[in-house]
This record gives sequence, structure tokens and C-alpha cells, in this order.
Amino acid sequence: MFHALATSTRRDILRRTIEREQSVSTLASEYEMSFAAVQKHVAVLEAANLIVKRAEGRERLVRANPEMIARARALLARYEELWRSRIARLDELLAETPAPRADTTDTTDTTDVPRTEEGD
Amino acid sequence: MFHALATSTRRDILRRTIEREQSVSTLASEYEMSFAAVQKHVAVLEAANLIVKRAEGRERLVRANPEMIARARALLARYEELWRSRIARLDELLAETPAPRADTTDTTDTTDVPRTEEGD
DNA sequence: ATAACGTACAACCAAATGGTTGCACAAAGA
DNA sequence: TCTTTGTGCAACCATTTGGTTGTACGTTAT
Repeated sequence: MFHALATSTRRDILRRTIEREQSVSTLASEYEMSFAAVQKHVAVLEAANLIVKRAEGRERLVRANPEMIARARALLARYEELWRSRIARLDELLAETPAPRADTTDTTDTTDVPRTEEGD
Repeated sequence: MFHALATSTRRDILRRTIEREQSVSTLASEYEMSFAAVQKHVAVLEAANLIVKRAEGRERLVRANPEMIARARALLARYEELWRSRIARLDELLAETPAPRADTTDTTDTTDVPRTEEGD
């Protein structure tokens, strides 16, 4: 899934199909590469469930699948959560510790922690 | 950056280095592959700024960079926001429309997407 | 001083990736 | 009917990727 998101062309296709459902050839006309190349990108996105296709006559209409985007985002949010809990653990340890010698403990990595505080 | 996240080994390295800062060889001992392979994975993550390395004697201590994880997550969140605004636009249109003929439009919600020519 | 360890990097290899062209086929239009 | 259009797929090619081994070099330990 991250693999499917790893190409700017595919992220752009995803963006366009979020904006509005459109056919494969319409998408292909937006890029320099051949139709087949775009068709393969669409296939990769489809395999990753990031888009869904719908048949309409001879056209295949493509639209983004917001569920999968949310899933990728949730996964990254979980990494952030891991980081926060690690910080919380360190904070606990520091709180429990009666600060034995404060002159040597100022080199810990908690100093440059950006404390991502963007409430979700 | 998504490319760096596209391999499970690298996501696992990221997870471990979120948990606790550790050396490259310590990381390498966790996987079946050779040290050099892990070292290259670490280099990819470093190039993507998802981790940072710190020299300590002959060791290189690796830790995750939460800023970059947050950035990836924010990018995906923005995709979701695009989707939500698209839905909001549709809702607006439907609200304005005096429901001309409800007998043919009840098939699906996204099937008859109005061609909103907007500039985002 | 010598050995062992941790790291980086180069060279190499197989497989995957991103692109191409060409072909087959169904749907729409002449 | 015959042609055009939209799509999918196969074959092919160059580059990248993920792995290997080997080598070099600084750091630690004996």
C-alpha cells in the first residue's frame, strides 16, 4: 500500500480521483506517458485498494477509496502514538527518579523532542 | 518518503527505533539478512529523514524522527480532507437542488457526479 | 601491537519497477 | 458493416531495488 503511494504519478492519480470520478483514458490524457503506463499505475492503485473501478459502457470510471487512505493514515498515526507513549514512559521514569545527580543527566534526548501536540 | 515506508523491514526498523534508540548492528541482529542489507535499509530511512543517526564511539545509534512521520501522516490526512470537501460540495449541490426527479437518481450516491469544474 | 568489533562502501546479481510498443476485444459511431 | 475509441494484457527494455560478499577503516579490548 505504501508502495502504491510511493510514486508521485500515482499519488496524483489518487488526488484527481478524489476530486472527481473519471475514466482511465481521461486520466491518461493528463500525463506525458503512454496510456498503457497510466493504465498500469491505475492497476497498482486498484490492487492496493486505494481506488475502485466501475464499468460504464466501454469506459472504466475510477474513483478513490477513502477507506484505504484512512487506513494508511491510521497506521502512521499509530507510529506517532508509539512515539508519544515512549515519551510518556521516559517522563514516568524521570518523575519516579529522585534526580540523583542532575549534572550528568542533562544529555538525555528528551531535550529536542518536538512533542507533537496536534490533537487528532 | 513513501518509498522508504514501502518495505516491511524498514517499517519494522522504524518501529524499533521509535521504541528505543539502538545501534545499526543491534538492529541487524534482529533480521535474517546480512548486516550490509540492514545498513542499506537504515541508509534509505536516513535519506528520507525518517530516522537520524548519532555517533557514539564506534557505534552509530539510530532513532526515529517523529517530525517526518507526522509529515507523512499529515499528507494522507490532507487526502482525506480533499475527499471530505468533495462530499461537502456534493451535499451543497444536493441541498440547492429542488430534487427534480427522485425516481431515477436513487441508484447510487456517487454514480451521477456533477461535473463541477472548479479550481482547487 | 594485535585482534575483534561496528560501520561504511563498492561490486555484483536476481527480481521488481516504470516505461515502451503491439495486439485483441468490446462498445460506440460512421 | 466498418471504423474509431477505451481498455486490458503480453512482450520487451532500462533502471532501480533488495539482497549478497568482500574490503577498508576507525574504535575497543586483550
